Amino acid sequence: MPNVPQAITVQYGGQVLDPSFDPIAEAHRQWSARWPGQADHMAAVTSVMRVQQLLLSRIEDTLKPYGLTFAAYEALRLLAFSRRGSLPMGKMGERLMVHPASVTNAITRLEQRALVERRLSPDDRRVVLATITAAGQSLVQEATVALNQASFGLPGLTSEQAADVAAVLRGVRATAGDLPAGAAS
Amino acid sequence: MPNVPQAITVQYGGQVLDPSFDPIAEAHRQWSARWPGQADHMAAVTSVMRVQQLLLSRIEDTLKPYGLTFAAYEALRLLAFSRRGSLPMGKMGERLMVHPASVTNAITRLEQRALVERRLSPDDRRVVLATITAAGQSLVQEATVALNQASFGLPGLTSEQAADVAAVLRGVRATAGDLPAGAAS
DNA sequence: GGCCAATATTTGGACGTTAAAGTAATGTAC
DNA sequence: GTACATTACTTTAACGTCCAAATATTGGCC
Repeated sequence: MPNVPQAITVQYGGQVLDPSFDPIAEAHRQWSARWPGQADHMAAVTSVMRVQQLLLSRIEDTLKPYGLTFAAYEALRLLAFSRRGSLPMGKMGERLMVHPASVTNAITRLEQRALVERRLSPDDRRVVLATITAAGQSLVQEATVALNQASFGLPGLTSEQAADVAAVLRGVRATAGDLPAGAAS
Repeated sequence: MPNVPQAITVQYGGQVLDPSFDPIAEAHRQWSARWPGQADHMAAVTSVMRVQQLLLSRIEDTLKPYGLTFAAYEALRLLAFSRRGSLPMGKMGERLMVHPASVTNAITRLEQRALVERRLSPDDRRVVLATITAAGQSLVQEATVALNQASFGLPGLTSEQAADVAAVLRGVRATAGDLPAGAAS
């Protein structure tokens, strides 16, 4: 039996989603009926969570051929950008804005694949310097090309639109105290 | 020795962040110098990741007194909104936009705390109905009041600003094919 | 020199997510 | 009525995040 006007479906999260229904819009309706003053805040937060999930999924698809997760990619990229190709673990946590334990975790995995090496700092023996290897350099270079070609999961947006997204979210970060004191608005 | 003009610090991720430095702005600079065409896309994506992290952190702080994570709260809230206080596991995954395994995980934990019960559907014995208990109802009610009072982690934003955030991200969702076909822009 | 608070990293535990594989139950087709 | 594909849920495994509690090393301070 041929399938009549079958609805187009969006794949995500291991299931097929009903394209005629938007869970976020539905939640906003529910909220408006009970706590109207906070409905927009709820929708904003839920939207951030959803978009994060979508983008992460697309990015990890792009990185999969290189055997990298997004977290691993970011760590590698940070090291590749650094002058000497190495940084203290703690510094990496600050730059990547993640917990020190997350850095330990990521570097351990990268080290097992010989993309990064751990070295003790000669200046301060408490410090561990993560150092990118030649293999790491070339892998991150390839992965970066792929991500750029995929526009980081946002191929449908122009640079202006992408800049808008960043600008609006910069406003959110500002109200959350996440920006330097004298940051331009 | 009294501390002279000490920089104000933002706590996050288990460490103190340098307030005079914005990692996202720095990454944008690095990108502009090498792949200028994609710098805004990169910054947009990184901003989404960062804001998601900030909001999740604030929300979970708010929920902590109730012993709920955000994932647990969302599952409970969804059931509380439903007509009969119960939904099939699969339906919950669709509405929450998460993988079925995540639902199994969340419901198992809620069930152990007697906030939810599992019942086999009388109609289809493959189906498991998650049902919110009276205890679950009152807990989610309290938690919702707390989240609304905290404006879902966005107390600094007006409703209009929050609506802007949601609108901009709705645009992103649209280009990603995450919205119903005939969704109003 | 010796004590002690701060700093840097790791370890272990709790949860979240996904993908892939396994187990039932349903339903359809022959 | 019997085989087979589909559907629903759970299980397992790999990673990610975080926090809190070790472990080392440094660096004042007396």
